Amino acid sequence: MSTRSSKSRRIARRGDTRQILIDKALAMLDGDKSFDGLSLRELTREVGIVPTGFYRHFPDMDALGLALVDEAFRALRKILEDVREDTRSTDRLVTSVVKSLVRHIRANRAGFAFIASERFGGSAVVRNAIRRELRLVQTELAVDLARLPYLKEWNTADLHMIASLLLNAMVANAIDILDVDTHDREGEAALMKRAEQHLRLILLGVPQWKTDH
Amino acid sequence: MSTRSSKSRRIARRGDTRQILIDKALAMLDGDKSFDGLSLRELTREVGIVPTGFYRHFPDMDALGLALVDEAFRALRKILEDVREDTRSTDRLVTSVVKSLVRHIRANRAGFAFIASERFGGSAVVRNAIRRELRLVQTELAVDLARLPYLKEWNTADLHMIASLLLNAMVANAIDILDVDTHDREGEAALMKRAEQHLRLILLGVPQWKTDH
DNA sequence: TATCTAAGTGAACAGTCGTATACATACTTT
DNA sequence: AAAGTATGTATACGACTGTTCACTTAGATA
Repeated sequence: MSTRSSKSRRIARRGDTRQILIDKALAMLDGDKSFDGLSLRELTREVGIVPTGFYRHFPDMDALGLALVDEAFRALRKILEDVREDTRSTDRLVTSVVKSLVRHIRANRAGFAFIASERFGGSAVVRNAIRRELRLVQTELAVDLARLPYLKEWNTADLHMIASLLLNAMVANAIDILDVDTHDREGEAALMKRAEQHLRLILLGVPQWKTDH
Repeated sequence: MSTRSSKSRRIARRGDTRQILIDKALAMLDGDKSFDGLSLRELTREVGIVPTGFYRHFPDMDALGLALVDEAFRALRKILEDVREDTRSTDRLVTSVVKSLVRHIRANRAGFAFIASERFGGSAVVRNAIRRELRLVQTELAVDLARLPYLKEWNTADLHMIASLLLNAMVANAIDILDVDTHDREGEAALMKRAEQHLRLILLGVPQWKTDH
């Protein structure tokens, strides 16, 4: 038991500055900086360690980038979980999705901003990691959609098609919501309404869809 | 007349290296680099002039960024013009839009990639310029939509809502098409089909829409 | 022809960058 | 108590950065 506790404490300590590096990096990227414009020295200066100390936690900046992707997607997946647990009607579900989205954006601004900006950003390794994760999310969404009663007879290709459309719409709206001033509740509400309308409009077309298109 | 021609020639010459700076910058940003990761010296090295020569054409990198935004949006607006001239049925119009999109993407890869990546990129001045342009495009699109017969009684807010949804969907699909390998015609065709399906699905919902949502 | 100007050059500046290397320290394990 | 390991420090290196200043030159204007 002393073995386990001491070892875990050591690991916990190691995780400390490692986590601070991650958090500070996300915070710095939330402002006017992109990942490949972020320098190692700049980051370590902010964290309060000497530049070479960085290498105790990551072999290079690419490795940090991958850690940031992991961190950022943890929050995004929680939205899907929230929605999955919601068994109400489609109409209420749309409202629920948007509210869940806004809640998680508020709680994890920096993570969402990171995904948004680095999805097409300059670092190839980060960009590819984000896309892989988004593809996974899209697949998860398609599986969830397959469970809905009025989508039961849709084929897989069409499910993926609608999943990508829904996901694209939500990501675009999320980014717009990110940009509105934190205290501008009115502007935020307007964007939430628009996001709901986008989802509703898409879902309105679903019953009319014929698969041979 | 000699005054006009000589003056215009001088301006044309000035525009030469200025345009080369713009083109090379776009080309370099098409690869694994973001705008705020692009250095002045790197760019001038590529162009073949000495670093200080840059200042003969732009006061700083921000000014270059704005020029890049101008350049990139010139192509995007042509898509709208193409569509505007197309007076065929909705069904054919969708196919036409997607084809026009792909054609312009092929002709102006770098410009589209620039818009996509710097829309949420690190440079605030570039980011804001892109958003302003996109907002203008969205308004133009809303105006065009207002002319369609079955959208005649829609109010302005709803028109903007659907315009933003359509624009978001197209931008997202454009970016995916950008990423597929240039010679992968099969993959490109699949993405074109999906883009068409997205548009069709959205338009299917339109007649069902009730404005009080 | 003489003058003016846009465009490009070259040297120099004070910084910042990533990283290698060697050393210090605190905590675990044996 | 001894040895080992994870973490952080100090120094140093060559390379690259944006920008300054003074200089050249080719072409347009007067």
